[in-house]
Amino acid sequence: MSLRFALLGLLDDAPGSGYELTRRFEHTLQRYAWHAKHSQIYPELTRLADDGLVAVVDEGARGRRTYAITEPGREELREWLRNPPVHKNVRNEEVLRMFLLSTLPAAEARVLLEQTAIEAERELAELTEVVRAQDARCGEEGLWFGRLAAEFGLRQHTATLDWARWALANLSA
Amino acid sequence: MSLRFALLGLLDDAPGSGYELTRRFEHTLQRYAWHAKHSQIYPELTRLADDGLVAVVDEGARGRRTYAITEPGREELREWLRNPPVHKNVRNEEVLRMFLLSTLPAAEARVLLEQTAIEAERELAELTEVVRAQDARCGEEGLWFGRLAAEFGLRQHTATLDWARWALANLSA
DNA sequence: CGATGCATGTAACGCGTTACATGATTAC
DNA sequence: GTAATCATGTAACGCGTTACATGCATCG
Repeated sequence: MSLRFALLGLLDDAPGSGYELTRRFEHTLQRYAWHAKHSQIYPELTRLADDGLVAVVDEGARGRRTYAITEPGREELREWLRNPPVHKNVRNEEVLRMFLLSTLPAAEARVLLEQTAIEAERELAELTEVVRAQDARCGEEGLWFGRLAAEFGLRQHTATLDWARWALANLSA
Repeated sequence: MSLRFALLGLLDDAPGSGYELTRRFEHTLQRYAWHAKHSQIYPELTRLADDGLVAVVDEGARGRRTYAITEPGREELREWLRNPPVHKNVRNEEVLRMFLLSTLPAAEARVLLEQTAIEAERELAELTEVVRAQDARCGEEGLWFGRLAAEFGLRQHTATLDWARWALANLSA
């Protein structure tokens, strides 16, 4: 069900076609929150339109249909946000791998931890750039929530990096 | 495919039946890494046995079958760990919700952020207890990797808590 | 006029959830 | 004896991925 709300969220920001929403997914939600391919997005947009939560507001070249969120769609999205689920279903292969490091000899586990640290550093460097660019344009409307997401990523990666370093420091002992 | 490796990982720690593995899932991997229900676990164990990666080592009351990992199973698990995927597929409803907070009026977003902070605090308190207990039994074999996982959770929750507080502090401004 | 990118769709298959279904053992 | 827990299974459905399939528009 989350895909619907991811799409409604993107459309709440601005109208877009299936093709464009697929790109926006890649550039915004993909990294930390959610991912979906066009083969899933197109049918879901059709269903959302059938349910009246989005509407086609423009048709352009090459059969392009631009969708916009409707008022019922906005209300549906808000309702979803107001009622978080009690049980959180986590499924993160990255973390699973970390948990199963135990099954490797220490030397190999160490290599993987080092890779984890390096990747976290790289992501941190990228995100720091993003935040710097955002802060430079400080004050613009609608920017705040992109900043919120970036800050979240920043802190998650920092935590992972620190953890990997801590693990490496304690592994040899 | 990850379910296979989650099961192999649990069995690498100790043999167990489908029922028992379901419980172990709940108590170990569920929170941060992976979750699965018995209806998925039983058929997967059958398949793993068919592939020779696990074997039935005991049959007890009520049709209970205890499985153990085999040497080919161990090798398969190690190979999986040694070859992390290039593209990481994230799907985290929690984070998606945070990203879409923008669609709510500030006052409501604030309430949700406060709830996020409270939950992170609660989880932190729980985990801190776990770690304290672990450290008390320091030196035991096999404990280190449980400690590794707990430390990871500790740092993730701390990051989330700090982020929520940062967001609240900056939201009103 | 050919390559690239825009734009949409669907069919088959696999993974995951919910619900249904059954029965043995243990503790009170 | 009856309630709780142990213990296993399967069928139907929904979500997600891969692969197949098509054609228009733009740029050079």
